[in-house]
Amino acid sequence: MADRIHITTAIAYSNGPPHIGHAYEFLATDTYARYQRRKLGRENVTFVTGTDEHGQKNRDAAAAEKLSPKAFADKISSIFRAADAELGIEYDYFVRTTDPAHEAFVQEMLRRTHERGDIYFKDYEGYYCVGCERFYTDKELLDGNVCPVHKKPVEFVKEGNYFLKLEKYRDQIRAHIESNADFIRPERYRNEALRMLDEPLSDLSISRPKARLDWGIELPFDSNFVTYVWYDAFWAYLSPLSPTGDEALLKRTLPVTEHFIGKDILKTHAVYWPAMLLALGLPLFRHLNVHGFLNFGGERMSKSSGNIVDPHELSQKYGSDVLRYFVLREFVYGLDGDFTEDRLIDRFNADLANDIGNLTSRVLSMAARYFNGEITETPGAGGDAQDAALAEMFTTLGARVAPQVEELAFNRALETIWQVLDAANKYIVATSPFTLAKDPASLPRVAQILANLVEGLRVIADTLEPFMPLTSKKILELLNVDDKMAREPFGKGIRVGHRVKPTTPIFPRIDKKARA
RNA sequence: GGCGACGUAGCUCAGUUGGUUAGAGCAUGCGGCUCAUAUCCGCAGUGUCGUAGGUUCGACUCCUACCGUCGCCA
Repeated sequence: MADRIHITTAIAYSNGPPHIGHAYEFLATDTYARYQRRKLGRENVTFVTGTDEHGQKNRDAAAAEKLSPKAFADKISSIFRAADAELGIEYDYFVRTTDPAHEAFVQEMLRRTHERGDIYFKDYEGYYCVGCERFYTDKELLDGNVCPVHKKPVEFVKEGNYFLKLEKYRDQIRAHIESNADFIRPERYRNEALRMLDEPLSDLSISRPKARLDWGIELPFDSNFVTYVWYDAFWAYLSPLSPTGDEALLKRTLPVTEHFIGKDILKTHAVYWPAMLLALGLPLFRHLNVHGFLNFGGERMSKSSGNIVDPHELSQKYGSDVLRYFVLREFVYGLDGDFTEDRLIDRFNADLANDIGNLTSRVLSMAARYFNGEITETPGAGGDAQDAALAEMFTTLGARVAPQVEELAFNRALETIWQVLDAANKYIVATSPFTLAKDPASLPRVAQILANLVEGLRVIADTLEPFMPLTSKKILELLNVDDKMAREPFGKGIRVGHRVKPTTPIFPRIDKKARA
């Protein structure tokens, strides 16, 4: 079987516009997807993102703006699409849970699960939190009637609902997590998930009576109910691939599925979602990749404290690649991080302006000054120890970055690339082409050094593509390299006779003092 | 309350299964170069490795308690 991979972000709950946390998840996932496309071929990668538009909170948010739920969802969904475009998120499918095809898919899954016997009806009464869209037991509530999450009084609700058998699958899910060490990664979240499975699970209510909430997908076996928003949303990961719910396709896809989610929705993805799949006799996904939160200046971002970082604003101000670089380089996937604009600027100056920007600039500048931009020696052919050491760095770069991306260690992957940038800067100082150039007899050596550097820059730009697609493209354009040549290994790309373009600054340094 | 994680240079962090003088980047200071975006290169550091004990020939690395921060479950 040819290697194929299916990649998803969480389907964003569309009751408000995207914030930096969404952006972080999208960027990490997009980087992973771009890497996989390069490795497996574009046709073997599917990347799904989208918006989760049903449910009571969305309906209420719409009402607050005096819009119909659908009109409100249209608005929010389009904002998310625009954010994806602005951040360079290259998805294959943008699914909306209000898409008719998705709704049909969910109904098909409900029908099959019902037929298989894992959905049953039960009269129920209890305390319900609107914000959580779930029932609470007495002992979970604070002060008898206050939701522990939202700190607001819950409603006492008496109604019949359909339930999915969760407890039935608890042992099976736990066994799967235990025997697949990296099923949930990083490990800290695996341990949390296992603890959730230590105690018996209450079956999951997967319906809401239309009398109370009609903004959802109607149950195929009872038109008095719509399905619970979470049950609906999970299927968005798969519905775009097969509107009819082709079982063979689902069985092929799930084992190569990589979910990217935030730590706040660990339980739903580690417990509910696997149970939903097992109830249909479907295999489980390959990995649940859980990331942490981005705080701001040491404090948790929240609407109430007004410290929400707007990715659109940052993108406009610094460029989407700068935002991409910062969050991927500065934060460890899986751990919480602290976001401040000050640190972003420090990273910008130290890594982007001084390192990669300046290196590109000095190399192209010398190429133009001494050889009119023409490459007159074979790149990678230099014979001395310094040349060989540099060539080794460039030749092995891709192979060293690959496992780091596979492990979601984007920060270390970028560090690896930057070590090579450092090596290139040291190589320039050690070989001093600008000094040699003063003696005409040394020009062939100068040409060789520059050829090596230009070819190295090409490899760096290519390796950087998943992380910073626009910067990669910009450098390759300056090097006058097309897509095909870009992908060649070190020493096989640029040839004698090639011409590079005059330099222009890629990342002009930001003067913090002038800004303050 | 139960379980767990973390606490290493000014800052952000690495430190593999315990073993010679504890590392990197940024920031700081000094020196060098001049192709380059006041950029680049070299050198210099500083650290009671949270606290107090314990195991060991030897612990940042294992154990216990405590302090601090945080997370999950309740």
